[in-house]
This record gives sequence, structure tokens and C-alpha cells, in this order.
Amino acid sequence: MTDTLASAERLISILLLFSEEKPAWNSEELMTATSYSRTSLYRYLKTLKEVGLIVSLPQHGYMLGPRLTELDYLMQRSDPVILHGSRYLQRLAESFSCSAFLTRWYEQKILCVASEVSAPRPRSSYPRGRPMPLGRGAISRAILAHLPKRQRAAMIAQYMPDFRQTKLAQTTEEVEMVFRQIRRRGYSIAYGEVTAGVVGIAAPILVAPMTPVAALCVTLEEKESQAAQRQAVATSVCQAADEISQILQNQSAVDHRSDSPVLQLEQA
Amino acid sequence: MTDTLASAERLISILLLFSEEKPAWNSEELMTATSYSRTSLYRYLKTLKEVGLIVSLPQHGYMLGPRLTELDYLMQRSDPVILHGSRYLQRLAESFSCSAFLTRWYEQKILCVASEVSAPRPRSSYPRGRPMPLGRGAISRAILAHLPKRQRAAMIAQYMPDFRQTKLAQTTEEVEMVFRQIRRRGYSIAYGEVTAGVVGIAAPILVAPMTPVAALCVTLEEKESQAAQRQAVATSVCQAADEISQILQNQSAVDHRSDSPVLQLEQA
DNA sequence: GTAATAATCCCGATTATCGGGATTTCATCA
DNA sequence: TGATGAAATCCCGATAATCGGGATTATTAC
Repeated sequence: MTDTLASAERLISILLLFSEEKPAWNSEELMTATSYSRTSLYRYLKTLKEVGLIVSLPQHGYMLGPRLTELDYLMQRSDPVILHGSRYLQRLAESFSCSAFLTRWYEQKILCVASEVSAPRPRSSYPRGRPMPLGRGAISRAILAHLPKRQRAAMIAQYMPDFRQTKLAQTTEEVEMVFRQIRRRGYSIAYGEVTAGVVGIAAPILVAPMTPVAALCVTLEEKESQAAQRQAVATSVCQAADEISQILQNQSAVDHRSDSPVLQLEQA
Repeated sequence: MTDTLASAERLISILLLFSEEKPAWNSEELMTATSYSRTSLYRYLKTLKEVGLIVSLPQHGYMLGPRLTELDYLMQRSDPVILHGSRYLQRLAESFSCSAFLTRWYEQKILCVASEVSAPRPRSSYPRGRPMPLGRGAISRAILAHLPKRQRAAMIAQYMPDFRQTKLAQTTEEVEMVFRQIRRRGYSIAYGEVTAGVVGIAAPILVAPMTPVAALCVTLEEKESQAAQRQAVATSVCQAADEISQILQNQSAVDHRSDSPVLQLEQA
């Protein structure tokens, strides 16, 4: 059946085995978990070690390595979503007593990649770096609602149980109605779906009409916020997300060698 | 000649192409840079994209992806060096007006993975995540001096130009003398080698007699520090590094299911 | 709607990969 | 210092995945 890039995928699968629940593995454990032969396993481990993606510590086993810190640092400094988005995070945090997040979306997860906090006692179940599941919360819906029809339908089917549980909707048709409203308004809102007592207001960042790549989200304490204020936040979030989207889309229209943050670092 | 894991290494080599100088690549550039065929290249890119290690943004090209943030987050929370070392960073920063760093070593680089700052106006050329070259500075010498003889000799040969340039020593014998002194004292010190006007004092973290895996470093403003204070810092740094080393080595001797920070997260 | 670019598919020859077992290196303890 | 056990690497032939050219299909731009 001649798999595509089977060996490379096996290599990566080792990297993705590490988790909060099990951050350190010895070779025996890895062998049983992966069912690779001893020889192959060590080959993979050696390759990963050579580039610092994993390290082995005597007595502890194999663990994720410092190269990830280096690559994350690079990512932070080159991702246009983060580079252009951070100023908006600051503005939002200045304007309201809140937490403002920039989240990226990949696989079936949402990840906070940058944040700015002005709320006196911020509460967040998901700090920068810890993925949160798609399927609940304002961010999820802001993104799902803006997917192309086919993909959206597939996602709705997959997350229907979550939608029922949070009482967002009971049928796929109802979900589609909710999503249509989100698209019309430009933002989504969720009350305590991720963290009890916290309201989330999110808008998608789009690189093309139906192509979300990230979301901007502001969270407020439910008790301390009024309806009028939430409306003001929603307007600001939408506007900021739109502007970020615009910037991302216009980048090329201007000039590839312009002074844009992404490209100013390019080789002379 | 049947290379080992050629395809997996090619895949990784793409990941490592991204740099501060060139954070975004389009497929044409990648093809010329790697000289892989179009088909193979796209295969690699697809695999990397599927797991979020890279992302492609229209108009921008391929860039490092958010999964790196997730993995770095995990790494931060599981690396015993960081987990056990951070409290010592705090103590050092409380005791002196300084910056205290925990650095890890891999490939031919040193990387700051955690830091604590108490100096009023800290200066650092190398923040968390940006690798600094081996070959100059207190951290480098603290690590190199504690390598096994063979490996040490190889490193000295490689970095001899740096040692001459910083006037550390002119011959390999002189370097060995310096290193012997570092081993005897337990720490190394450098004046303005990395950042002008900043003194660095570093001690290695060892998981076995001649097996450094990291280093603890404190930096002070040269002008604002007296010889006596530097001596006090050196003593503290040595003691802290020793204690961290001890903890790392004893971990297994105690109990694998103890309440150690690394393992308390393990599955029940 | 059309052109241009980007990404994927198809498939046979080639070539890297796999794994069993032996060997070496490393760490620990006597 | 030498012995013991565990961890990691080496060797090598059969096997099965990988490669790449060219066609095809998606996507974006105008």
C-alpha cells in the first residue's frame, strides 16, 4: 500500500508523543508505544537528538529539547499574524479592563500565541502554548463559522455533540443559523463556555473571504461587564480583526520588499 | 551509499531553514535552496503542515507554525533542568542586583531557556530563545571545561580562533590550563565578552562527573560591581549549580513516582 | 470568465529503510 | 580498577517505501 513519507511521519510521531501527562519517555516505553523495532526507534531518536528537538537526560529518559524554544522564538518574531496583531492587542487591553488574545488554529486545536492583559485579576484556563479544543467557546465559532461550506459542514458534524452539550443548538441546521448570524455580525460571543463566569468575544482573522487562519478574542468578567460595554468590545474586536485581515491581505499588493515587519529582516 | 534516514532528515532540514534573516519562504525559493524535486518538496511541506510545524500564508509563503509554541510550552513544563533550576534563579535574583540565566547546550549553540531579572536596567544581547554561539563568554567555558577529554580537545581546536581573539589564550595548552582552573574553582568568569560592560559568572550543571547539560549564569554591570561582590556571586552560582546537579542525579535514587516536579504529572 | 500560479496525483524504477542479532559504549557498583 | 548489566549503535541483505517527470487539478488574480 506504499504509504507516503512513512518514515518521516514515524519520526514526527515520536516528537508528538510527548505531552503534559507524559513528558518523559525511556526507550522501552517508546518501543511499546510506537511498536517500532529497537533499531529503527534509536535511529529516529538519534536524528531528533542531533538537531536538538529532543534530549535524553540520564535517569529521566527522552524529553523535548531546547531547539523548540529556538524555533518558537523565531516563529514569534516572524509570524505576520502576531507581528501585526500585537498592537491591536495592546489597544484593546488599554481600552477595556480585559484579557485580549490572539489565537491560531491548526489541526483540531486552537492555540493562544500572544496576549495582553489589563484586567486586575485575569483568569484563563488556557495560557499561551496550551491548546484548547475546537468545539466550544467564542473563538471556535468565530473560526468555524467562516470556513468554506464543505469544510464547515464536516466540522459541524464532528462537533455536534459539543454544540448540544453547551446548548448552542440541537441540529445542524440550527448551528448553520447561528453561524450565519456570526458571519453577519462579524463576531461570536460565549458566556462561560471555557471558563465559568468569563465572557468571550471573538472575531476571525481572514486571509481571504472564507479563509480564517486565526482569531482575535477579548474576555471579560461576566459580573463586571454591562451589555453596553460588551457591545462596545464586540465592535472594537471586529474592527481590529478586520484591520489585521486587511493588512495581511494587502501585504503583497504594496511591495514585497517594503518595510513590512515580516520582510524587513530579509537578506539584503 | 544508502544514507540513514535521508528522507526524515530532508524533512527536518526544511524546518531548520527558517531563520531570523529569512523567516518566510515560497516554494520556488525552497526548491532552489534544497534542490529537492517539486514533488518531494511538496510532500515534505504537506507533512509538516499537517502537524502544524509550518503554516503557509497566502502572499507570505511558508513559515514556522504554532505547533512549535505548543511544544515549547510543553518543554518548559517538563524539562527537569528548568523545573528545578527556576527557584535558584529566583534566589539569585533576590540576593543580587543582576540577571540570572539558565542555559541549555546543544549542537554548537547555547540557548537561554529561563531567566530571572532584578537589575534595574538589564542588558542582554541574547534573550530567551535566541541561540548564542559557543566559543565566547562565561557560559561557554563553564560547559566546555567540563567535557570529557576527547570531546573537549575537539572543541578547543574548533574554537581556538575565538579564544585567541578574546585573548583568553594563544595555544591549546593555555586553554587547557584555563579550563583546569575553571574545573578547580567550579565557575568561569568573563568580562564584556558577550555584552560590553557586562560581567558573566557561570557554573555548569552536570548529570554525571564530566557530563554538562546546561549552565547557570549571573550577569552584573561591570561598573556597578566590586570584586568582593563578584566573589560572593561566584560562590552562590557554584552552590546553586551544584545543588541543581545533585537533584538531577539523585532523582532516580529516590523514587520514580515521588513528588518530583517532573514526574508528578505522569499518568496515574 | 480566463490566465497564471500553486499544489496534488499517478506510477514504475530506483534506492533508502527495516529489523534481527552481534557489538560497542556507557554507567554503576564491588 | 575491573566486572556486570543496561543503553545505544553497527552490520547487511531482503523488502517495501521513496523519488521524480509530467499531467492534472485546485486556487488566486485580474
